[in-house]
Amino acid sequence: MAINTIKLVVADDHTIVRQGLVSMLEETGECVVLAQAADGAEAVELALKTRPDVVVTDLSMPRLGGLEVVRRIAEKLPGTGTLVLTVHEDDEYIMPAIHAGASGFLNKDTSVGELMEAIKTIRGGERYFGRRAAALVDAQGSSTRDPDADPYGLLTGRERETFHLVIEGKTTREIAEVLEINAKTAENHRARMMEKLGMRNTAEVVRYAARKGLLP
Amino acid sequence: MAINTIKLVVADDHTIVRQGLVSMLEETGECVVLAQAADGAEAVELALKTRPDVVVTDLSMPRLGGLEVVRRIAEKLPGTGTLVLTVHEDDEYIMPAIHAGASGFLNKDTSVGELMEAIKTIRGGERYFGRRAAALVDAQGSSTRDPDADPYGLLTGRERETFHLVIEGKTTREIAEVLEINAKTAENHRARMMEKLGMRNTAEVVRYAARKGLLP
DNA sequence: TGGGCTCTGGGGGTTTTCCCTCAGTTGGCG
DNA sequence: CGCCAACTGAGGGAAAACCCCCAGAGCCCA
Repeated sequence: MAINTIKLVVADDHTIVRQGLVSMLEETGECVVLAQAADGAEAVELALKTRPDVVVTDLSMPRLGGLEVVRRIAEKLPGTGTLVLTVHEDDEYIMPAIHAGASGFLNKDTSVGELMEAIKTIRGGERYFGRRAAALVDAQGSSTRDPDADPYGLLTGRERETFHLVIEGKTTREIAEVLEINAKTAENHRARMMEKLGMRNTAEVVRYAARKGLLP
Repeated sequence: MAINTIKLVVADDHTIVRQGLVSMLEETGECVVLAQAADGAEAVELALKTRPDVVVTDLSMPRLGGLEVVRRIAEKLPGTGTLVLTVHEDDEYIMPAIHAGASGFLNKDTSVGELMEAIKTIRGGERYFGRRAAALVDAQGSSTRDPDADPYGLLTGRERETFHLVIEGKTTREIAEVLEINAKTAENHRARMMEKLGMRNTAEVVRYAARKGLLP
């Protein structure tokens, strides 16, 4: 392996898409795919094991969505970049991905050249976003917290933790136990979380999470 | 080119997916991709020009959808097979594709081996369908009740309706209004539905629905 | 230093969910 | 015919969720 070969982990639940990506990437001779994952949980697991330079991941996957993959990789493997590939043309997933700590964001409708450019840029420690995402990023500087983007970004730490426990099916009491706080406090976090997200019951919260690819 | 190399045209609007497919298919050494199309109209045009053995096409594309591509190829190039690739797990596109004259139907979440198997089968003049499609073709009208398989199949009509309303975020009272029954009855349907699915709260129900791809 | 935000905890209430029970009606089927 | 399954309705209770409110502690920052 050449010294500067880029080490990758590729995650996509669609075998054909994933395999196609792998063939294409390895064909360039500039990367090697250390592992392939068919869902988010596997992606995180394999990334932790193989420690690639970049994790290329789809957004919507079973078990663990792409955003959550990005979040966990960013947390546990600071040296590993994450490139989100998506079929969604709309912008609604861009800001959440950026907030989650993604190193790059590309639509699947981009050229192979641009994909490699993105991967190389990310391996170099920089970030790379497609045209659309770049525009969004510029438009609001690098400030996190954007009221207009995604209400998820409005959540405080505790509210976000509560959110994730709720969508795992935990009750308020169980959430309190996990967070080691009073049930009443957990209830407050839950209520404020729901108010910020504009949700009126648990079903809507989980639906929202599903749409955002946040479901574990 | 070997005498029995399979000639293909590949159509998918997502460049990366399409390019990946091409890389992967050519890597097998058993096929050659004569042309790539980024939309349905281009696919038909290129197929007419290059006369491949098989056209591999995505379902959702700009200008001309995959079904229409299948229809036109079937009409104008009887000697050319069409293999529909889709990301949709649900069955709703299978029967239309079959009726349109598709030679094969595969979910993108299948192995490369199966893809090649399908392409070879189609080149041989036969048809090839994935498991789901095959089941549909076989058991055209037989009931989908299978107690051992998926608890969802255990649900009665009302329970199933209740289930879908629950995952839309409806409360029991709202469900009762939609179904025009007493709230207490809706509550009963809801309870039995949850018991059959083995779910203990609404969040788990919606999660289950998300996993099954049943979310609206 | 004073405001603003988060986290914490709680009071007190209504609504909804969850869980058990029972029972009448209907319609299909052997 | 009798049996069974599904649908319907209901009683009653425990738990959870939902929705107001308030207030102190700690922290950061203008």
